[in-house]
Amino acid sequence: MPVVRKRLAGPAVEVAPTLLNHLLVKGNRVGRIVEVEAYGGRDDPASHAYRGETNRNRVMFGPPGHCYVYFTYGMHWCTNIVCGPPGEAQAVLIRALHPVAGMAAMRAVRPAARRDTDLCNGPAKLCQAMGITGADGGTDLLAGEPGTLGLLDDGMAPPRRPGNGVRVGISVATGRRLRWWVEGDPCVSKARPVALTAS
DNA sequence: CTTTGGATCGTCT
DNA sequence: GACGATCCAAAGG
Repeated sequence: MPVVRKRLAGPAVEVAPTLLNHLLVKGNRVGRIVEVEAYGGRDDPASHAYRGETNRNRVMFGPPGHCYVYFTYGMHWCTNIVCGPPGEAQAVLIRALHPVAGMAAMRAVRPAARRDTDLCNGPAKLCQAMGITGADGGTDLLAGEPGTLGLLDDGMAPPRRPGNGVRVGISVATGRRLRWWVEGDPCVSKARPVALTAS
């Protein structure tokens, strides 16, 4: 079933954990969201939107339900789901999926993955596995267009008590516990320890 | 198993 | 000119 847009109307810190166990779909490839991070706008030094709107982050400032896809480290794509009111640039980074369907197609584009649990256990890995690139940036995930990237709710509720901890891979605002995951799922990414600085 | 360093380029300072 | 909301292969225990 489609996701009601109203459910994405709140700030990322509230929406993020509720997206756990939802499905990300593109063509025949399907993955269940098992790890997310919340990024705020002007109040979050770690957010791409912290210094205001630019060509790169423009989608973040747009309506909820669309996806913000960015390119980083000269080679990787990562996907966010925009939420909150337009103009606030709230977004939820999808950090890991548990593959549900289309694993053969995922494997074909991810030869480095030794096991199925390695196909989507990282924000750039899942983009590669799902075939998400800049061309998918700005897509309305709730439009239900066949073949395009979409967000679905198959009825599995988010965990009542998800894992929670600090965000991964950032160098500022490292003390905020804005990462949530499905406790015990083998596809949750392995976070490398990061030195704590300011909050 | 864990740790380390290199890859690689768009974006913003 | 510096630095990433990262990943992987290689080396070491």
